[in-house]
Parts: sequence; C-alpha cells; structure tokens
Amino acid sequence: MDKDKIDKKDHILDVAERVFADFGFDGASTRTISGEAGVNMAMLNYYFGSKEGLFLAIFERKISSFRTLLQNIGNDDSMTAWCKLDKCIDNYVERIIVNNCFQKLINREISMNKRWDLTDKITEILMVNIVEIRKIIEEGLNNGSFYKDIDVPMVIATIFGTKNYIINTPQLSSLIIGHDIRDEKFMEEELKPRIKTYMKRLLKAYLVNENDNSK
Amino acid sequence: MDKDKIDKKDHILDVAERVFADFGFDGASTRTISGEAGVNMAMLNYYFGSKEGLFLAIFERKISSFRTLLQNIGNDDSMTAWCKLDKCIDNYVERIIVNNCFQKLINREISMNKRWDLTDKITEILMVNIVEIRKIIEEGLNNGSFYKDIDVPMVIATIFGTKNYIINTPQLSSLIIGHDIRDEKFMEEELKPRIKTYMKRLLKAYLVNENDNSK
DNA sequence: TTTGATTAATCAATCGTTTGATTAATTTTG
DNA sequence: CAAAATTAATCAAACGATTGATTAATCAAA
Repeated sequence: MDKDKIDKKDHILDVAERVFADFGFDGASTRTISGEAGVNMAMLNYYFGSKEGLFLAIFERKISSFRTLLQNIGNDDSMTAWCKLDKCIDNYVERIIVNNCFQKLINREISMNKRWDLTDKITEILMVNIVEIRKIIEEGLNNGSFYKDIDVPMVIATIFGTKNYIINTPQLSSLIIGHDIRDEKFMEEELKPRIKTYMKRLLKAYLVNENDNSK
Repeated sequence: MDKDKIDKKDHILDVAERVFADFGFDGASTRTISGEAGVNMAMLNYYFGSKEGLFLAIFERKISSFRTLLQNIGNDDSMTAWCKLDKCIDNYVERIIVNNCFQKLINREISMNKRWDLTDKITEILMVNIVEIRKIIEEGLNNGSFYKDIDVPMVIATIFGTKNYIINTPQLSSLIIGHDIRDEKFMEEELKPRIKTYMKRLLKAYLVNENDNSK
C-alpha cells in the first residue's frame, strides 16, 4: 500500500522530470505530465500540492543522490588531488552525462530571471557538486602538485560548461562531432571514453604541465 | 517615417529579446512583450505574424551580425592559426559575453525537444560560429602548429561551453567567482580580461604546449 | 463503515490570436 | 495643387483554446 503509493509518486516524478526537461517548466502542462504518467490530473495536486511543488519535489529527490556520489570521492584520503579529479571526471561522465535529463532541466530553469526561490533551490543543489570539485583542485593547489597560477573558478566553469554544452545541446553536439550522440551505442562505446580522455588531457595540460615545465 | 517604422520594429525586437531571455519562450507572454515595448498587442502579429514569427525575427536579425564579426577574423591570411584563435577569444568575450541575453535565449530553447523547426533554425545560426572556429583549429592542425592528437569537437565544446556556463548561470557563476558578475564595473574591469587570459592559457596548454615539449 | 485514494467534471484565469473600426500616411487622379 | 482613393498603422475588444487548480462524487481497502 504505502510502497505502492511511494512507487507511484516516484513514477510521476520520473515522468515529470523527463517532460519538464523536454518542454521546460512553462511548456510542460500538468495534463501532459499526468497523461504520460497514466494518472489522473488531480493526483499531481493531491500528491505535490501544485505544479511548482511537483517541480521542487524532483529536485528534493536528487539532492541526496548527488551528495552520496561525491562524498565517496572527496573524502578518500588515499588519493592524490589529481587522482580524485580523474575519478570525478570518470564518475560524472559515467553517471551524469548519460540519460540525465535532470541536468537539462536544471540548466534551463536556472537561466531564467523569474522564480528566484526556485533558482536559489537549484543553486544550492549545484553548489554541492561545485564545492566538492573546488576542494579537490585547491588541495592540489596547496600541496604544490598543481600549477600555482591556475584560475580555479574558471576551471570549474570549464568542467561543468563543457559537460553541459554536450548534453544540453545534443542536436548541435551531434553536428559538431559528426554522429548522433543520442545513439546509445555510440554514446556508450565511443563518446563516453572520448569525453573522459579529453577532459583529463585538457585539465592536466592546464593544471600540472606548466608546473612540470618549470621543474 | 520609414525610419520610425524600422526603429519601432527594432525596438520591439530589442524588448522581446530581453523578455524571452528572462522568461523563456513559453513564459514570455505576448502581453508582457507588447506592454514593455509600449505597443499594442496586435502589433506583434501585425509585424511578425505570430509569437514564433517574432521569435524567429530576433534570430534573423542576429545572424548577419555574427557572420560579419567572424569573417573579419577567419579570412585574414596574415595571422597564424593561434593568433586567429586569440583574436576570436578577445572578440567573443568583448562582444558576446557582455549584455547578451541572446545567448541565454538560444541555449535555453535549443535544449528543448519540441519545436524542431525552431531548433533547426537556431542550430543553423550557431553553426556559423562553430564552423569558423573549427576552420581555424584545423588550420593550425594541418600546418603542424597545433598538437596532432587534439580532439577538435571537444575543444569547441569547451570554448562555447565555458562561455555559456558563465553567462547562462550568472547567479551560480557569481557564487563560484565570489563576486556578482552582473556588476558591470566588475565585468568590464576584472572578469572580461580574466576570462580572456584563462581561455588563452587553457587552450594554449592543450593545443600547442605538448607539441613544444616534443620538439 | 470510515478513511484515504482516485476519478470526471468544472472553475476562473490566462494564453495567442483575430476582429472591425479608426486614424495617419501615401498615392493617385483631375 | 487639391481632392479622392488607397494603403499602412494602431487600437480596444473579444475570440476559442488551454492553463493550473478545485470540486464533489466514486472507488477501494481496512
């Protein structure tokens, strides 16, 4: 019973997450969401109070998932800073780039100038990731393994910006890469390792190479 | 007379560009746009046929502006590939990052899975920029001044992705950087040169440094 | 039977668009 | 040039459709 209720709520959240990602907050109607979820329209308000409540519930559900993913990497003291960053990239590409319309959802709505309460909520969630990455980079900076003159905030913008660019504009990325990146086989076998390799080389060249040169 | 008409249409486009950027295509109502532009609601349809027509008109107006900016750089044979890229970065930061809600508008709407005709139009516009950048990078690749194993599509994703990340999520970027990036003085005097410096160092480290090491 | 879950029907509000009428500007005609 | 005819620009009002939300009735389970 209770389990069924939770499953149904989770199912609604799954569907709503995708519909919101595809059509935006305003473009996604409650009728479309309830229709695709196979539930009565009134159930959305019954469970989540309002459309915005449903929207926020999607975020609430994600925030814990993100935290646990990052804690496992950041708090492992047996790894060097670069090793942690390497691990972060692998995990991000593996778990976040693929099949995650939530990222599209986040990036579209945060760029709006309305719904400031919602923006604050989104910002709070994203900062969890960002602070973790920043901690790792600054760790490498403090122990001298990274070049001293790196611009940490900009590096963060590059890490998330590059990732976002690829997943947020799949039509465009597909044209640039020369293959439909929404093709799951291609994404799994070719693009994922390619993104990992590229990001590591790019960051290594900027973060540690110059230091190596001076040595 | 005729000038006034053109100015009025341009004024509507200016206002609509900002309102669309702030609220999204669906979130921006024709009443809001006409209201802020100080014109009657029917004028939007009179001039542009429909809301989507108005939306497309904003893009039509921009495409020529972008083309001329890029042609001046790409077709100058007196510059090396790296010099062109350097120039591109300067121009992008100078003319596109600042006060350009159009970029936010583009990136929000292209991430939608509806209105495919509109997405195609946007993609076409963006490809103008991308092809130009790609040409420059491949020029440096072919004449040996860039490292041979670089991933050109990924570099493009980084260039535009980093830029987009900063301007599309100003609230978040401000938190990361530690200063409100919407502060014009800060943007002009500190952030703009900082972005230029960073992007050049990052790209140089990845594109040419490894090659220098092997020599 | 009583409580919570679910439904169809309906609400007021807002959406983008269209209309018919009116004014201003331009062109044509005598 | 001046009067008439035509076109362009602008407006308030209203259109049908859709929006998010709510209601009251029904269903299911304990």
